Amino acid sequence: MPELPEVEVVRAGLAPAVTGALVLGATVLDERALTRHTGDGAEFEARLTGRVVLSAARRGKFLWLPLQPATDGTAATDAVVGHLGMSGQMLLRAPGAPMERHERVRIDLAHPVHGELSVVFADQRTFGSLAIDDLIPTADAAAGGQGWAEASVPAQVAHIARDPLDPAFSDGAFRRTLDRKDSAIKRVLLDQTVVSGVGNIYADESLWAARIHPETPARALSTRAVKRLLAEVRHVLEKALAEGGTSFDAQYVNVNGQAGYFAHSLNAYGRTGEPCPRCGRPIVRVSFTNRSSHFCPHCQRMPRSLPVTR
DNA sequence: CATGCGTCCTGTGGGC
DNA sequence: TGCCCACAGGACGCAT
Repeated sequence: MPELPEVEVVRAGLAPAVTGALVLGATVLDERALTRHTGDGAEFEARLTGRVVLSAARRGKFLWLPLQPATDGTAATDAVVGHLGMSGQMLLRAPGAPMERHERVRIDLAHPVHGELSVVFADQRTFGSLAIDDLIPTADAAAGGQGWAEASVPAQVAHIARDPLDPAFSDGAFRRTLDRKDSAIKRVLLDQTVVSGVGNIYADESLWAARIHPETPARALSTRAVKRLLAEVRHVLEKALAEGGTSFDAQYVNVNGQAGYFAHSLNAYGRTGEPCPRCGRPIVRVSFTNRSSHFCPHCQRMPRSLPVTR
């Protein structure tokens, strides 16, 4: 589901509620929610109880809650990692609140200022999951991600590239990677080891804005086109974030269960047959890589010839 | 090594 | 009305 803007909305909502809070207990209702965790539900609950949450962090579509080390004075060494998958939600609830539909895990917290509250992980399709994972140093020694100034990331997030809104994202490295890719640019945008946070909606929206055909081989893009694309990716992600993310239904909501407004701003995604806002010709939908791509065949043309070398 | 496909789930909406 | 298929915002493992 959720792509960077939706996940960032969740992170920003969690941060003030969980930072500094003590874990009173955890309840795993469905162990399928722990597919990223090495132990079982009871082990997860026991290992989390009594710990203090230091922050709410994010890189791309991954979230994590760094935990205070048992012996203080040192850097954090582990965290609760979460991925929302296609349908995951993180909801803030009052203590003892009734069980949510599709509730998988509940974490009960005591915050020094806000008092007791619960973080509920609900997930219809169970593609999302939580885990307790070790923090390891970042390869570039920069901060781990949004909301986490220490130079560490959960081990299972280490292979995820920085996202385009991360100050440590390297535009030059991104451009050089594209030069080596024969794959369609859309596929590369969805490859979280190249650039993280972009999913099917924002890939289509960014390519529409940059006037690039989704099946253009990545290496066929000029340096100028790559710069334009990166600028549009950032613009789309920031605008969506400012509007609270994209919600087509009640599935994609913030920690208080509220929907975002960006669906009204979509130019290509989900607008099959509707007029392109730029040229008026119909948006088409094609299927490749087992996913839908929406674009304007008039505004987004394939390059006539591919550069032999750049 | 890089690339592309199938698979893990539940639910909804449209067509017949 | 009811049934069945297609499709849904993701990521990973495995085959080629």
